[in-house]
Amino acid sequence: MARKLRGKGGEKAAERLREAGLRPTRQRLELAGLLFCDEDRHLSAESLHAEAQEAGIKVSLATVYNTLHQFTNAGLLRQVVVDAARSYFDTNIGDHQHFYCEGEGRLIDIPGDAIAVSGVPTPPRGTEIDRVDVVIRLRRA
Amino acid sequence: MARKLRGKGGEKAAERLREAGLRPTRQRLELAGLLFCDEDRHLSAESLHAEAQEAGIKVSLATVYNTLHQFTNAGLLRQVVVDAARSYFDTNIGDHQHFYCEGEGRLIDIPGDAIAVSGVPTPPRGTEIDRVDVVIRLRRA
DNA sequence: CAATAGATTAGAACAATTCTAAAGAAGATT
DNA sequence: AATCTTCTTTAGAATTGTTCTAATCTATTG
Ligand SMILES: [Mn+2]
Ligand SMILES: [Mn+2]
Ligand SMILES: [Zn+2]
Ligand SMILES: [Zn+2]
Repeated sequence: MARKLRGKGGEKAAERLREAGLRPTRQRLELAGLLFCDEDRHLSAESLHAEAQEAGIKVSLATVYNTLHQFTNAGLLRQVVVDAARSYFDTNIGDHQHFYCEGEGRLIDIPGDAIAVSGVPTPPRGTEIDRVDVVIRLRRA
Repeated sequence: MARKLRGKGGEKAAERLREAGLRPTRQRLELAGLLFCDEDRHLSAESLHAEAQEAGIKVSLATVYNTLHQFTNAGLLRQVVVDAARSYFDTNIGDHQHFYCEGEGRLIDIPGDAIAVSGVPTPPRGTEIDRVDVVIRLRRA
């Protein structure tokens, strides 16, 4: 089982985790496999857990939460707040913004160089800008 | 008790609720008194409930939630999503954006005519833009 | 191989929110 | 005013997303 994750891609993923100060455990490697497989993704803890189950990966929901937060702290993921009920994690950590389909709970990336925010006032003294988030909420036409 | 809310400001507030299709009940009038008293405000259900208690207003938390949602549906309030753990309601329903102090959970208005978002791509077919939210997250300098 | 530090897990706990169903109040109809 | 109907309030239970606990397990180091 662990064997299949060694060599080639597996070892590279393991190295990536080690560099982030995280032990390359079976669960982390398998979740990383789902997360960083191909395209950029937006997913909730519950949806990743469900997907892992379907893929036959044995991992608890607590570990999914732990892993998502650890990856986020390590800069491998970023968290997106668009819905008060659920948080989303984004595999695209580059500069970009989002469309959000309220109904379906779906996020769509907008490239950071496509969109611009101008006229931001000086932040209150004692604070500085951490980041600027733009969410474009969509409804059915 | 209800007497004190009649006449002058009380009747105007009652009329406003009736126009919104809401019965001007004691709880709604008293909460409206807190919400639309003077300046624009950003508050959570819990914080409004606490404030009502301190003011000696007898109202349940369930009613605070009901009222906030009813006022929001009636267009008297708007909901702001900046923190996955808590939702905020905003008495400023005009076009504007926000600074958000992560640490303190405080929202600060940015006038809508001060800030501009350009380069928004065409939304996916079958959808249209409901609104554009900008949240500028602040950290201690 | 130990030994050790760190990771995983089931299930309990939590916080924010919503639901339920019973009692109360507002507006309409006599 | 008395009544009727509809909407509102409420306490408490329930639900949801998430975090915590503490026992077990595993990756890494010597
Ligand atoms: Mn919740
Ligand atoms: Mn929550
Ligand atoms: Zn994204
Ligand atoms: Zn505001």
